[in-house]
Amino acid sequence: MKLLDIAEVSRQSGIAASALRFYEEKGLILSVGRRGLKRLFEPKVLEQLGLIALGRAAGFTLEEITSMLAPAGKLKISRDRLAAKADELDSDIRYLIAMRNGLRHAARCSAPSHMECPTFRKLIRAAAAGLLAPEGKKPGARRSGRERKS
Amino acid sequence: MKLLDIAEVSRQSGIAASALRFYEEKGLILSVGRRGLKRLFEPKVLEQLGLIALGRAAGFTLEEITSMLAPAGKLKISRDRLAAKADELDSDIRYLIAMRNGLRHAARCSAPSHMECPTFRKLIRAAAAGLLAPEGKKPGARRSGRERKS
DNA sequence: GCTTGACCTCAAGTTCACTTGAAGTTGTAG
DNA sequence: CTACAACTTCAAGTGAACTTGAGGTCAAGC
Repeated sequence: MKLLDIAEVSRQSGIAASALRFYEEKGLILSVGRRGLKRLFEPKVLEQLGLIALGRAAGFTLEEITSMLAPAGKLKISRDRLAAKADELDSDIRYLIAMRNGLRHAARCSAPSHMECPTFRKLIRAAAAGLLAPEGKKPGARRSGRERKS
Repeated sequence: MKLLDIAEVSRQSGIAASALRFYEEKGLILSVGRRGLKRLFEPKVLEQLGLIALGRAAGFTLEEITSMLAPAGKLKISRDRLAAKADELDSDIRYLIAMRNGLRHAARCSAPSHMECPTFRKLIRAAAAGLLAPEGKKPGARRSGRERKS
């Protein structure tokens, strides 16, 4: 089993080396040794990183993800937890669909100004209400799509 | 036309007074005078705040929203811009739906461990790819649902 | 044996949208 | 008149997830 250095892991995963170091510091991934100063990773870290990406995409924080990763690099996610997150996504999706439909309407609405369009005004009220109404959610970064420098 | 003080605006809009001051500082809203030190707002600021909430819900930053508000407190949003944001939401929605379906499956999948479920593994690959593939997006706070202290 | 460049550590900085805290001012109730 | 609650300003802090910078180390190639 050949080990990968951080540059290789970064290249194959598309995650910046600084982020990999950060993940290791946080306990999300593990390096298995050093060559000189340089970290070495097992190839399975790539699968682990995929898992982390999935967690992030689903809206879990890194801390939550950490708690789902068992020491040995395997995962221990309860099915309940997954179902709960799916429900959460469902409500996000419904909200976004309402927004999208509203925006779509406003974009092609014939009212002279948006403020005169009843659908748009309804949207505004929905948004204002949405700020308070739906079950509390933290900012959660969705689909960061970080692009790397070089 | 009776003017509202900041406490009243806060109460009616559900937005913290500190946030209202912050919005004013940023040029998103305007106070029309003072009684003593205290800011006074026109009632239409409430509609303005709804507009801001809508923009935030659609994923615009405060800066972008500022650029859509014409000086007089009316808006100047191009229909193209709305349509573009609707398209963006659409792609977000598709992505979230894929995630939700995957999570839903994993939650009731009969594989002994998630890592042995092919659907889950496919999800992981999708998430890992999603980090690089889809058109770049900034973290954007979605559905903050800030709750107020008191 | 020396240079080079890729890595290392650690602290501090970034972004966004606010919040919090300290210290000051003011209209109003008593 | 005085106390007080409710506002005010301004600076600094928050949290998430990293990035950036300064200064250091090391294996490999010439």
